Amino acid sequence: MTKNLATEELADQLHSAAIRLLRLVRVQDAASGIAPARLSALSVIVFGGPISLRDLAKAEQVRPPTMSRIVDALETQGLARRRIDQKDRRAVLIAATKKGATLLKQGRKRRVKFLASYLSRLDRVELSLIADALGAIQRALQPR
Amino acid sequence: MTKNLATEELADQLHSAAIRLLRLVRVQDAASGIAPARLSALSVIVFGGPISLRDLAKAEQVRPPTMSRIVDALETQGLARRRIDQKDRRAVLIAATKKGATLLKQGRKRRVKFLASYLSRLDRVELSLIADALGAIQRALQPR
DNA sequence: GTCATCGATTAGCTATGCTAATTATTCTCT
DNA sequence: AGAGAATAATTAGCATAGCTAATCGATGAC
Repeated sequence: MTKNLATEELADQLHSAAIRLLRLVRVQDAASGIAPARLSALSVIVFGGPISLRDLAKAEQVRPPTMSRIVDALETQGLARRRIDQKDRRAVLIAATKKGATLLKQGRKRRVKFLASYLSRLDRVELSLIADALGAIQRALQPR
Repeated sequence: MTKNLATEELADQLHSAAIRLLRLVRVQDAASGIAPARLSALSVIVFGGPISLRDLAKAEQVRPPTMSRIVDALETQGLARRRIDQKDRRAVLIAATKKGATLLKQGRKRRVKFLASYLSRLDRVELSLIADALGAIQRALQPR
């Protein structure tokens, strides 16, 4: 049982680090001029490709009506477009426009560069410790 | 310059991992019955101790009026209490009640146990890779 | 002691979350 | 094939959470 306790302690620290990390980079999002929920949804469609409203809502952990309105706003801002799914005409497929993809990627870049500026405090050895851990973290977080 | 590019690549992966991690554990918060903004503010006062409304707003990256209403709700739910700062009677000090601290810690526990259940897929070696990286990550994220 | 400044709140707006109800399409089943 | 159930999205209406501007009381500067 000692092992389980140690795993929980590790989970706790990893969890706290993730919170602090995202709190830190979130400051950069103001520069994008897009509201947070819209930015987050846009990131799913930019990196994941066209997706139904239902699946997008699931990915963002919100209900379909909420996502419907967020997509309304993205369309109004010219960042995404709906089209009817010809395989199931009840459904709608949501895709990013070129403008949406560009904006999202710029914002992501700002966040990443900002985070990188913090990582640059570390020496070569510390950076490779992180690189080595990332594979394990990614594997652990796979959906089951 | 190769080094800077590598650091950015690392930052990108770390950033994505943090997003996925928090998206994963967030599902557990529904069980707490507390709205997200309130839960997040509560966590700051539980772990950081009494704090002024202004500083709490800063910590949560919101404006004072927003935080004032969140604290209203926390007080109504019996999770936090305001008291006047006797060193500066304009200011207010916000502290968690016992109930608030208990609830927050239970919620945190749920998140951490849930994350730990994912980490338990990893073997001893992978877990120590993460443990070794955490120190470096924590150091990098220190406010400057 | 007066006046500017500062912390918190109130008022009023927009955005984002929800459930319930509606509409259109698809699926099931005889 | 057609009736009815199930499903995808939207609309309506509510609560929560974000903002700025304006206000009130306490503090600080001079």
